[in-house]
Amino acid sequence: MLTNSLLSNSFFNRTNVVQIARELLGHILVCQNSAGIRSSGIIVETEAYNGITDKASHAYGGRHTNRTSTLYQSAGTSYVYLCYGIHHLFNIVTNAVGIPHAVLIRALQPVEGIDLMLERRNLAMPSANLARGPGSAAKAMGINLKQNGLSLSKQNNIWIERPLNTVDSKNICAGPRIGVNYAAEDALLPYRFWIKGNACVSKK
DNA sequence: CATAGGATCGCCT
DNA sequence: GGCGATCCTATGT
Repeated sequence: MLTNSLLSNSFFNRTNVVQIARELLGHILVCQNSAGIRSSGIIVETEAYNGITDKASHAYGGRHTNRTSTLYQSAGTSYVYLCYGIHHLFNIVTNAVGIPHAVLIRALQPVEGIDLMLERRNLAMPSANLARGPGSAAKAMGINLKQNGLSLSKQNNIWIERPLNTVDSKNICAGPRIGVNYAAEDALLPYRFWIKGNACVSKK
């Protein structure tokens, strides 16, 4: 079987988080459970959170708390937090240590471990919404607060692989982020990216 | 210590 | 399209 190459942390250690969010489309998120079984999915939707100047970011204004401390860690660190008391949202930290940039993974197109995903989601049949939406994507992959602060790597059983075929730029769409109306003018920034026409993207 | 609210989802109408 | 679920986090006293 053809193996994809691992995405190294240097991919994430760059200054332009918006560009990274865009480039992540088409990459494969892989999680391995304790039995060594892989769950994976193609990243079809992302959002960029641009650190201390971004009103939608948890780190806006340099906010530094227990929760947000993960955002200030090194590029390629997993930032997981609980939203609405129910949903675990999975992000990847980017840029240098001390700069709290992150990319939110909003939706996946399931590839491997679909039976496991169905079990985790409590669903009987596969459908486009198996990992559609950030809460559902994390749940399908078995991601929870235990993964917060981990460096993406095979050692930690969670990593990103390069795609065999990259996404053509004409198939990438951009628009405002979801659920960040409180961020005033920053809510309008086109920091959300998705693969055009993909059924596993969360919204039109 | 107490409390309000959140980068959502799925069920109900 | 409206709304309840459900609990961590941040903030204020």
